Amino acid sequence: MRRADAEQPAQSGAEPPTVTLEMVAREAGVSPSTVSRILNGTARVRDTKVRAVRAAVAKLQFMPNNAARSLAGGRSMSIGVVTQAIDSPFYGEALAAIEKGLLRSNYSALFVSGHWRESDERKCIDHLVSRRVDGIILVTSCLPDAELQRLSRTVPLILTGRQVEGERIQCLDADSTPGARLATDYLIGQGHKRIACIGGPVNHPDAEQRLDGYKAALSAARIAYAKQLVVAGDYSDAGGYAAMNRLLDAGAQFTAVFAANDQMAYGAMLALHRRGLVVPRDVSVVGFDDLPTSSFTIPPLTTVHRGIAEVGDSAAEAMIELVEGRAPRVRLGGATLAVRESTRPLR
Amino acid sequence: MRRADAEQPAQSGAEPPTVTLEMVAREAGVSPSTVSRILNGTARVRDTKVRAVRAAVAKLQFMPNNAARSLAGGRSMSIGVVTQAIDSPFYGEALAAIEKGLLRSNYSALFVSGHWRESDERKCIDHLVSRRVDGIILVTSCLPDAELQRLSRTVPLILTGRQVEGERIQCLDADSTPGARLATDYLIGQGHKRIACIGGPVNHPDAEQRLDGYKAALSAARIAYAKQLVVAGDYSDAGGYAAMNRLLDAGAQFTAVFAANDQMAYGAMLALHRRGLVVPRDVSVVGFDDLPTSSFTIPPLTTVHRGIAEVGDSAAEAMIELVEGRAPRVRLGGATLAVRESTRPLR
DNA sequence: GTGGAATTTGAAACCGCTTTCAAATTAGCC
DNA sequence: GGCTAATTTGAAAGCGGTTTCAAATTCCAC
Repeated sequence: MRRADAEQPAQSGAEPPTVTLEMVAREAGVSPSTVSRILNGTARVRDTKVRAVRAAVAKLQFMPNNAARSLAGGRSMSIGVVTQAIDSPFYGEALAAIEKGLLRSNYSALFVSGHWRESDERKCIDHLVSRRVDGIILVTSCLPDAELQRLSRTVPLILTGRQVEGERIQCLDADSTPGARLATDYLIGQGHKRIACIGGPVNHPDAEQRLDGYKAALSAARIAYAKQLVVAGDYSDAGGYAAMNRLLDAGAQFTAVFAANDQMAYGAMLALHRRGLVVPRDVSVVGFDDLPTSSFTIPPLTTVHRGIAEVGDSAAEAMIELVEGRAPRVRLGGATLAVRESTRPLR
Repeated sequence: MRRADAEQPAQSGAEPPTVTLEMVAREAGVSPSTVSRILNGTARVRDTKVRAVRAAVAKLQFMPNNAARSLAGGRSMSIGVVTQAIDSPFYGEALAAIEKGLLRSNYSALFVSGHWRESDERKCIDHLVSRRVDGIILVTSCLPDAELQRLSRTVPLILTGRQVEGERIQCLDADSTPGARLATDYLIGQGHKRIACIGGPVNHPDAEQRLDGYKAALSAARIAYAKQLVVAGDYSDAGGYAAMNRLLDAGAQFTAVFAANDQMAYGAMLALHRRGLVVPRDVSVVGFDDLPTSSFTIPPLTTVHRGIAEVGDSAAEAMIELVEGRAPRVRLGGATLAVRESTRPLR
């Protein structure tokens, strides 16, 4: 009776009485078990009853209570999604795809952000676990491998952007090395020899891959790696701006820059602009990620395209396969270069 | 016993046995009710027991099951958040703020996107309702007033960007008119007389406010409203690009443009650039929203700043007040103009 | 028709937590 | 120390579903 004591005895609002499965059963003249079976397709049921129940559901506008369902059934039909910053355009695109993919199978997504801090991320994950999510998708996690492996004993995991072994861990390791290589190769192919690099946060696996690709391209072209041409950023516009200024202030000589992500490329281009340097006339710039906005920067940015949406899509799909007990088969397209107007051949 | 039949009889993974409140009670030598009371602070409890229970919780690593909790308690501790596109930078910022605000009070957010389609939005909302969210925050909804009012009888609502009456509806109506007025006034103050306007989607309340502000400024300055200087966009970069091209193709004469949002301003600037027109030398451009990236466009964009994050913040706060039964007091700062480098005085 | 296998059903036992209600303690006071 | 009033506690009844288990039907071949 707890529920019945409406705060306002006989007020206007009149809390709509919650329709329960039992009411549907009564209305349709069958038992609750039967209704449940029909709703979930868990067993064959006489056709006449199916119809009666469907009618009752429609008439009463029945909506199963998810809490009850997940308590009884052991599954919450929701998936946790951990990102570092829900408001970055990069994650936005991935999240949109994940949301869509999950919703299609009637799962809902719980998005939380770790803000690149281990402690925050841990807190988020605890939150998700206590909500009994059926699985967690980690779009770039900051946590150490061992911790993720431990976590995977509680709940199945999908990881993007890194490779961790584990029974219930599935990695969508979109290795960034080839993409970075592609970008740098392109610059080299255009005749550039002094190519600067604005890298991601040091120690981050993905950032390291991007740097590796850059180095690999250089060495394949027998161009010496010059430490003074490489500077670390933090994946933000402001970081790219600052990084470019550091490069310029140090008097570094270069005709092209490879930025480890588009946002830093934006910042770098602005820094260049402020010094009166014109892209691509004086300096060619290549980014990484191909954010939607990158087609609209001035000039439009040449950048590595990897279908972020596609990654999100696969993550969602793989997660569903995983929780439904099937073996996820993951396919991920390779990276391509979207050549636009921020680069030009040298000479 | 349903649960006990592990799929893999005696496999490695060994599903960690779920710790229940009852186990904690046994461990601490008290009754489940007492544990519940301590965890929720619902009643005074002898201090020795409190300590014993805390110890047991820590030892067993107990995490309350949210489904059970919400089933028994009637509250799910989660809030639905409806946006139109989770991947737009505009929403991203708002969502980040909402997430943070809710998490602080231990609520979790369920984000869903309506994609500017009524049917999609309706589907999302049904989803949220069946998950028994304690409230729904609608960041710009497409649904008609009446429908929202009906919905509010089921669950309390917070609306941003519009004004709807209702017992359990709270509006954070950040009227956009003054902001648009501010932007246009500024342009006029700089000596511009022929000011074009790239509006939002027609029929959208918020878009209309932005147009109204533009018109108001014009008429206050006794500048005739010229229909051929106004064109509708769709709040996207591509839309702004196309809109500017339409303006230019029609031979419209103007020295400044007010774009109803930053993304359209980006597109417009690119279209200008492609025609060899330089911002702000040939045309001044003002945007609306002040997205994080707007400080890094070339040139950095002069735009109306309204603290999107602040709106998200207030929304979260108001929602919590609402569901906890207090009267939400909403404060919203006004709009300011972030003057940057995309505008210049005429003459 | 009839007997037995195959299907369809419903009753009842949970899932893990909150809350009521009454019993058991403890406190307060003469 | 004894009696009542105020606290602190535990037993038990839900919350709204799912699933087991056995009873009730239906089916089929003889």
